[in-house]
Amino acid sequence: MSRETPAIGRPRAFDEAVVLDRATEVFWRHGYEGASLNVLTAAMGINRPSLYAAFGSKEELFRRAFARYHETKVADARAALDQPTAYAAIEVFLRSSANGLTTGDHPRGCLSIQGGLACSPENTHVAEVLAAGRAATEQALEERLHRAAAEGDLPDGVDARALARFVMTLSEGHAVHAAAGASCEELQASVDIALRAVGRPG
Amino acid sequence: MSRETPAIGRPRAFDEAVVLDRATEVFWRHGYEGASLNVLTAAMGINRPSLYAAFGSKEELFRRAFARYHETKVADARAALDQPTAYAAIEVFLRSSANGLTTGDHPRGCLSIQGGLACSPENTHVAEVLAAGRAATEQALEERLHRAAAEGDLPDGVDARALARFVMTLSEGHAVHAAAGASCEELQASVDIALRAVGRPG
DNA sequence: AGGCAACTCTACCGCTCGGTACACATCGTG
DNA sequence: CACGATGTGTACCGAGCGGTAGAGTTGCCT
Repeated sequence: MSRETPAIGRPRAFDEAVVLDRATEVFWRHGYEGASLNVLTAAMGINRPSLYAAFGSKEELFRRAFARYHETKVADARAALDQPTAYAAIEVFLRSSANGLTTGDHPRGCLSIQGGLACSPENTHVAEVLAAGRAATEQALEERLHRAAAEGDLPDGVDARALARFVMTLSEGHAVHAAAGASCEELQASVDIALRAVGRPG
Repeated sequence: MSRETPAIGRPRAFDEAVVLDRATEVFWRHGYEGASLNVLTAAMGINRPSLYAAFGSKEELFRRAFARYHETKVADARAALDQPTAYAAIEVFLRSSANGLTTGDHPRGCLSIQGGLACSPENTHVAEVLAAGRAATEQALEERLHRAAAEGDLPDGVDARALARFVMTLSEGHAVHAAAGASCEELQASVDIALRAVGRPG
């Protein structure tokens, strides 16, 4: 498995985390199926056998890349849920994700969306992995809003599940817009409007 | 060419509109790159040379399919812009698109999104065609809202462009959610929330 | 009837895909 | 220093890709 240093044999000439980040960027830009092994290995700076020895297969590489993406980029947005109020949590979630979708040293948009919504028949489980990642984020949002409801932090009659879905949906739409070239300011203006639907901070 | 009946030579054994609709469904389900010629021709019920004689190339077939999609499915949602008020236009637009994304005799989601957000380097213009289609719809929404502003049908200070982008963004997010299995009712609940941001009818 | 134009069908093209065999290089250990 | 274990590099595999050649088929026109 070669996760911990083996202490015997020829040592690896690359840093696994570094090449994984480079692979992530290729998947992010071209999607799972659009990322060929030639492009991947060129960006990672290693050869195919090294890639296969370290990651097993293209799909396994993608899963690792997506997991790492989730632990870093998506976690930034999820940190918004630590805000003290539901309103603040939603606002920070939408603003920080809008920011992450359009700025920074990486492709525009979101790997969870760019990775591949539609796939050829033999790769449908890749799309499912991505959908599961998005659903997990929505679930976290929903739990945060349920807690807010229990704390009296949401107006009576607000459906936490529907509100979480609304927020997540908007964020996904922003990802689509960002990939098509929308600016951060444009997305933030959209967030301004969405927040009017959420209600005043309480 | 063969768009009008040529009156000479062997007549075509298939209806161009029918096979184009079948191709549309394959692209819709698998995306541009995920739709192989084998799957396409099998679904269309014709052989490759017939496909190439009638449509020229896979990309040209896709453009035709997308154009037809726009003239039919997207046009249904666009018809919402004929509503007498801006609020009604937005509501009907969102509700009818949510409906179209989840019901009917076709794949879930939207071809403009499923077709391919991310592509391999040689197919980037396919993604651009799809983005241009979405931008055209957003543009139509914006123009409708500008008209509403001129008619005093929108509260003062409302940014028609931002509002159009918000509505379109939500609809794109709904397309992502629909492809992942969300029900029509779930999307409609999200529309309920969004409409709170738009303001009262009037 | 005969000729020609358009369409259909089988079988193939070159290319790229994801994945791998095998020889060689580089390490720790006896 | 030889050995075994592991990583690297080249060159390759079968399969599937988008696209097409060329022979055979079916119609209208004179």
